Amino acid sequence: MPELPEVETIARGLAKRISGDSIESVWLGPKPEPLKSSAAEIAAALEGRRILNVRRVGKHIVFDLEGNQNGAAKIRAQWIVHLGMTGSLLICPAESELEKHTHAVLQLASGRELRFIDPRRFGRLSVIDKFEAPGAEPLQIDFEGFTALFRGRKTPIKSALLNQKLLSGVGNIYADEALFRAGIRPRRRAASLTRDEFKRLHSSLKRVLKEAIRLGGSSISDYVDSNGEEGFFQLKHRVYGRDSEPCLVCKTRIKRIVIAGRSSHYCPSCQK
DNA sequence: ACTATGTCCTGCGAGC
DNA sequence: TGCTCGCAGGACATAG
Repeated sequence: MPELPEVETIARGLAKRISGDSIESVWLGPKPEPLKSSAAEIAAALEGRRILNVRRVGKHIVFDLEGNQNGAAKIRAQWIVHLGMTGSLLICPAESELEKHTHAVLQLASGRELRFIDPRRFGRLSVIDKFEAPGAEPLQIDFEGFTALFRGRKTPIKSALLNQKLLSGVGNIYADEALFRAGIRPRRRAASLTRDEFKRLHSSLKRVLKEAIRLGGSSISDYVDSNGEEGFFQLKHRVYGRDSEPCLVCKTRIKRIVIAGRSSHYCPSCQK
């Protein structure tokens, strides 16, 4: 569910509120294990650890944990959370009632709890030494690097933007919004874009992501950050979720098509 | 190697 | 009111 701006908002909120806190004990939910590592592995790696920092990498939330002093060597660890479509991480008072679909609860030394809730169970938890995303960060990559990602690709530009091995963090909403702002149709073959079009796409993607971060992400259906607060970027959507509504620029009806199984929205007149 | 398609899940709103 | 259908912010495996 959450894309780069939502994950960034969640990670910043968590960093502010739980950095320095320690994980006293871990409860992992029953049978449907939404986990990549085994439950025992995760619990063992988390219990007793102090959280140094929380940050975003692509659509992943990375918890940097303090190394355990184990003889001479410090064992470092990172707890990685991917929220899938419907995952959320909430900081709650320990006494507050457990929400349905709660799959993990971390008791913190401060007396609060960090809870992982995920109705559709597409989310994943894992523990590794050093996490690295395969794709480039869209807010970091320069123009030459950006165009190089798409060289020789016949897939629609929309699909290429969603490919996490190329770019980390772009999802369905921001791909559609960036393509609209760049004036490019989602079905265009990636390699067919001109240099000028890549220029527009590169800058509109960054602009859209930055503005969305500023507004705390897009709240559609159930997205909330770690404080349970909603974002406001959905108010700025120009095409996403606006099927058949008039284009805000030219009044043409926004079209909805399916590309690689994902709904895609565009203005047939503004986008070429 | 690259691309398109199906699958994993639950919940919600639309339409009958 | 209650049912069924289609759809949902993601990522993988598989087949071609």
